[in-house]
Amino acid sequence: MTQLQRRRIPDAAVTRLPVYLQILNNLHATNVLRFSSDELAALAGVNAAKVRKDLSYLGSYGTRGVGYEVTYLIHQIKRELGLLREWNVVVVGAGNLGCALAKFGGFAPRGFPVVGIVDNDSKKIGETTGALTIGDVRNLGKMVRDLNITIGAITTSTATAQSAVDALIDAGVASILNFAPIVLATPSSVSVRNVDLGVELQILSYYEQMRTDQIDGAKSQSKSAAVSV
Amino acid sequence: MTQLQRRRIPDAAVTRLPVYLQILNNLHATNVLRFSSDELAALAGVNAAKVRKDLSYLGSYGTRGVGYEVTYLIHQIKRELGLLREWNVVVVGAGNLGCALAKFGGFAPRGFPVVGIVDNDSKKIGETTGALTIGDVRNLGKMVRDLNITIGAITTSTATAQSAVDALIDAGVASILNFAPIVLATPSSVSVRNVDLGVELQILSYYEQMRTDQIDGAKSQSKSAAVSV
DNA sequence: TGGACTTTGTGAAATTCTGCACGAAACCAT
DNA sequence: ATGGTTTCGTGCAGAATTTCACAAAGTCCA
Repeated sequence: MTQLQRRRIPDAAVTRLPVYLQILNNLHATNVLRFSSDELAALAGVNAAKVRKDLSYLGSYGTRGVGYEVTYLIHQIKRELGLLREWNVVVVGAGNLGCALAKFGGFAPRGFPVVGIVDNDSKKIGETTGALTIGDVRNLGKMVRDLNITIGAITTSTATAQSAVDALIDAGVASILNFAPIVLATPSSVSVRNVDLGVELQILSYYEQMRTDQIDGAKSQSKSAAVSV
Repeated sequence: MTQLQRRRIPDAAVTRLPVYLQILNNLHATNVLRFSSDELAALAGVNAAKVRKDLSYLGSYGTRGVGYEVTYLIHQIKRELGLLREWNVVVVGAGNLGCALAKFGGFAPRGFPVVGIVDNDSKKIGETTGALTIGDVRNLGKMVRDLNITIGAITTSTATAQSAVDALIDAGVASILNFAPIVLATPSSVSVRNVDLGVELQILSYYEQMRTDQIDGAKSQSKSAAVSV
């Protein structure tokens, strides 16, 4: 009973919490102390009731008639998302994108330091990129253990992406950020987030075509298509 | 009545069609002629019934007892997504990412040629990156008209992203691929797709923490968390 | 031809997500 | 104090999405 059972937050809400956090960090940077669900909703481009419901999954941290405290809410969202600690990242695939991620300093300050990069090409192994030396993908297991890595970013070619994810899973990594334009086969205990610009462009293409057709195609009455996120 | 009214495809299905298309292109490349919804479902990591329902939005293009024809389905998905034509892209923001996108040759073959890149920094304007010369963001309107641009990619700093999108919308661009970690304010007639690695990592963090808590936190019986897409 | 088998297409149920509406709780001014 | 105002938290209904389950429609082979 006293056992604090972690609430299970709906997936849809989980994807919005990082967005709220981003906005709250901005508010904090501009010395805003408090905000209402209406204000955050406007900034996030969503419904105010949705904001309140999403935040309520964290607990009852608002004050009726007043709103929410920026710094307190930032802390609560971070706690819930697991951002009070760091999660070490390894990049698999030392091509253009992989090296760019390794050099890019933007992840460490947000709690996701890139602590390793590996490749399967013996010509690349041993070279340095940024502050890191490219390791051998065959040593991934040891690297994951030694460096306490929990997240793997796959930046290999499409052809090697599946073996890359297999190696990561073998090494005990269960969170994958996949940049290869392919659907990875993974056990359901593994989380995968795909980043595929081609897919994003094609989705835009669909809605763009809808609009074009509507304008060209006479006066067929239908709602305009809009997407966000 | 004979008027072919464009079917409205549910948003959730629209986001999956590009994934199916990717897979079908791979099947085509390996000389596979036909596939069943079960096979595609396995490759896409989704439910077979969902595949059939998604494909049914395109029309009844399967054959019972047989399956779907790869090349025919590829054509139908392309038609529905508006990929039978090219959509020209302009990159706004000639920083590291913007220039990388301009140089990266991977979009043109998929139907999204990057035909322009602009910046607001007079020091950058006039320089060349890849095959393109960096233009002045103030000429965006003319550029969009002259080059028939329909999609804008925002690769500016967070601080200038909103003015960048305002400029794009002014210029008549209604499809935005946003790389800045900020929620853009846009009219509902504009489509926005956000690509934010920080958000993706934070979502992974949540599910990673769930797993960690479960292992650490004794034997509380609850289902394992899994995400895809 | 006919019967066994396969796989689609789709109603309908189940689940998840969204948004409204309103009571509850806090602040404020007098 | 007290009434007015603000804003949270949430029950509930409706919308969207997912999944099941099965009839329909085709293939295959003897």
